[in-house]
Amino acid sequence: MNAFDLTRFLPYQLAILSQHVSGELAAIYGARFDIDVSEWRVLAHLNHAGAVSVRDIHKVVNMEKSKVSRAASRLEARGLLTKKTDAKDKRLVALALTPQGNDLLAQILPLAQEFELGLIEKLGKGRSDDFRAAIQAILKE
Amino acid sequence: MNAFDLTRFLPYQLAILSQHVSGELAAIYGARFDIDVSEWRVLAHLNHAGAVSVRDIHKVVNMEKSKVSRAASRLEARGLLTKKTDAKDKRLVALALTPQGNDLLAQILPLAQEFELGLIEKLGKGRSDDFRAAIQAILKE
DNA sequence: CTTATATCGTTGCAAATGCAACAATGTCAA
DNA sequence: TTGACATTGTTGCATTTGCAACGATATAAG
Repeated sequence: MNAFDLTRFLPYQLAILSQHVSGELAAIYGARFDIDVSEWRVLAHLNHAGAVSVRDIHKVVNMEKSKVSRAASRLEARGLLTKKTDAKDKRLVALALTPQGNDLLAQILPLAQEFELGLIEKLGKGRSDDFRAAIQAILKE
Repeated sequence: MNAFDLTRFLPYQLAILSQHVSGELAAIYGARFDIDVSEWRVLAHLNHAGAVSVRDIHKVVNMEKSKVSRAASRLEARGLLTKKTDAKDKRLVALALTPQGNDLLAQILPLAQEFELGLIEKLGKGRSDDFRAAIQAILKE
């Protein structure tokens, strides 16, 4: 009989951790603003970088381009962002926040940052840098 | 303009990390044994604990009971485990590995453990305990 | 016993997902 | 310029997913 224990297996623990953290965070912005994870990522990336194509988000934010496309369509339907064809390269769609989108984001961001602070406190203040370094070490190819 | 950067946001990084690690691992057992994550978790938990109900896996392994049920059915169809009604409580289904299931697991487990070792090496040997402690600190209640 | 309530595993169904195909557009070499 | 090939974003489609409802069984109260 092998001593293998799934609950102590690092890939499993990471999956549980991610699921737990994402779930808690999604409960915060989901309940108040009716936003799902895909939409949150699109909005958050738009805050960071002015006008952006679907491809950019697809690459930077690790989402299938169809998922980005559909999330953007939903956000457009709600008046939170605009989609317009890029003038220089007509294949590209330039996504940009509307004033309403900016307002919504201005409400969500403080909650998200507060949540992140809560995580860091759980780690113990000194250890969060090590934790981030560990994450990057694993992702480093 | 807010300085928020999604790619430095801890919940996002955890999601990326989990996705990356799970994907790499799934590529190992998926390609060779045609097993998905749900099936892997069911098999792995059966190795750890002899005969087990769907509910047990549902609770211990963080999977929807319908997902457990369907994964178990697929594994049963492939002859990797058996489902039989528990004699004491006929509501329960006792899942147990067949010899073929055991053989398969005996092939996968070393690969999984090797993969986990690779992760730990990336962290730098001394730091893996801190990393595990950090994960538990966040998951704590 | 009878009745009400809880638990277990499966299934139906609507929604979400990933992937491939596609039209539109761009690039580059000849 | 033309023609071959690449890229972008959307959509169709088959599969997967989560949730609720269900039948079957168990438990507890009266």
